[in-house]
Amino acid sequence: MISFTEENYLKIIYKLSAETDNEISTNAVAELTQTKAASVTDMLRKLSEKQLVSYQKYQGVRLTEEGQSLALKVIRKHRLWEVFLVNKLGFNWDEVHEIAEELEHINSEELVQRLDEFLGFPQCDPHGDPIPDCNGRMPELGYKNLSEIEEQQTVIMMGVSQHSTNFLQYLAKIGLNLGISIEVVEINDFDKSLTIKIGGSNSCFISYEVAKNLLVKAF
Amino acid sequence: MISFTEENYLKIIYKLSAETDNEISTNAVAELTQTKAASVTDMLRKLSEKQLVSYQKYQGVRLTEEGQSLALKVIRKHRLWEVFLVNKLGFNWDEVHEIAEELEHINSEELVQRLDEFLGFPQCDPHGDPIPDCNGRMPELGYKNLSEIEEQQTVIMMGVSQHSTNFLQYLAKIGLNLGISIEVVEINDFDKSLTIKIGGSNSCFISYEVAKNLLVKAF
DNA sequence: ATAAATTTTTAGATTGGTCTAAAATTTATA
DNA sequence: TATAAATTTTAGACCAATCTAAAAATTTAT
Repeated sequence: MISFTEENYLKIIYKLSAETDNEISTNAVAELTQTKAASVTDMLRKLSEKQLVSYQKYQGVRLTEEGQSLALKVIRKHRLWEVFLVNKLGFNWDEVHEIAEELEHINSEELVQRLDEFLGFPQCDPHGDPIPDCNGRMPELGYKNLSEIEEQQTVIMMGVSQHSTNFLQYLAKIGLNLGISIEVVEINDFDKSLTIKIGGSNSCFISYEVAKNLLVKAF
Repeated sequence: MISFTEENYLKIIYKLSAETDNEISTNAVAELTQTKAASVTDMLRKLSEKQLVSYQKYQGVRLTEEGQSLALKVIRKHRLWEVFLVNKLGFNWDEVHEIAEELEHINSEELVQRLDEFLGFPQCDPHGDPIPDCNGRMPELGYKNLSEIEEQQTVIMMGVSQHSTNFLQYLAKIGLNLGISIEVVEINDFDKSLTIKIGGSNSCFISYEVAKNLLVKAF
């Protein structure tokens, strides 16, 4: 049996692994789990004994096949519940993360399968993140970051790669909703900030930092 | 903050309290929590410090106002989730208890309120148990046990007061579904067993023990 | 190549929830 | 009502997850 806490560690290691091919450092895990490095070391040893990660001390950590499969199951549940909360219960996309952090640990294969069906087998969650299928495969959605789009091109807002309430509320304020069109009017040379036109009407100025966290697809 | 485990103790003390006006014994709690009496003693002391129960050693335990209010919130969540699982996800009523035992601990007032609304403010769960409202009031449904009904009377099957999978599957087998009519054809004098007619057609013989656990209302 | 800085691990303690075995208390019975 | 039986509590231990402080290893910089 795998505990609530162990599931959280696996999920976090998975997310860190998505950004690099290297081993994940103890400190990086500590930061995301909101614990101290010493606690992480203990847990990594335990997960290693359970064969969920491969870990050599001082050398960082990596998920095993089995560890990755478990991590993906948790992420699948998290994202399906987010869809439920937004599409069925009418929550805003900036309100659902915390609740889904709890719901993702409910244990029942049958429940997940029926929930998936009830929601109409969604491909991605309310933030545009892909939902792994029951075999742990991530659908390839082919989204790009807005920061990679060239001047004059128009794209559609599909999601975000940063989920903080702050950020999501900022997007709401400037009218950057899912599905809206974004025209890249101008890219500022020295700081890569952008002038964009949202939904064909109001112009708006955003930083490179923001653009990097927006997922878009070509029109 | 109140833990998962503490919530379970409160819920169990509440359920035991419903059957008596006396203090609840340590052993009774131990049996339902599936722990040992020594563990219960520890927990009762803790709950007592938190003012959730009143407890004198060797004298049993009783919920305080606050403890009861928390217990009712857990029960409310449990029953609402059961309605969700049956009405929205298509589970059978004998499959939902375990899953609801996990879901009942999800912490979000907002979630409970929206779920209640999404389900159409149900009055009772799939087993016929009343769902406390958000202020902790139990709706008065006025159901009786089938064992109290007299010969020749016809009633409607509204619920059960025992939730074991065994029992529920037995009911399914003899066709005793929620909402069906039950005519008490004959009551056997010496063991109080009954001959009943289910749904106006097939006759059937049930024990007093079973009749005691069936909730019915007058036609 | 070595010293300094940083990262990581170890050692030892703490907290929550549980256990067993033994002691204390209450209840039942002869 | 004295004693036996049952119940409940205490004492002491364990496990999971965490912490702090100190030691060890690695990385970086001189």
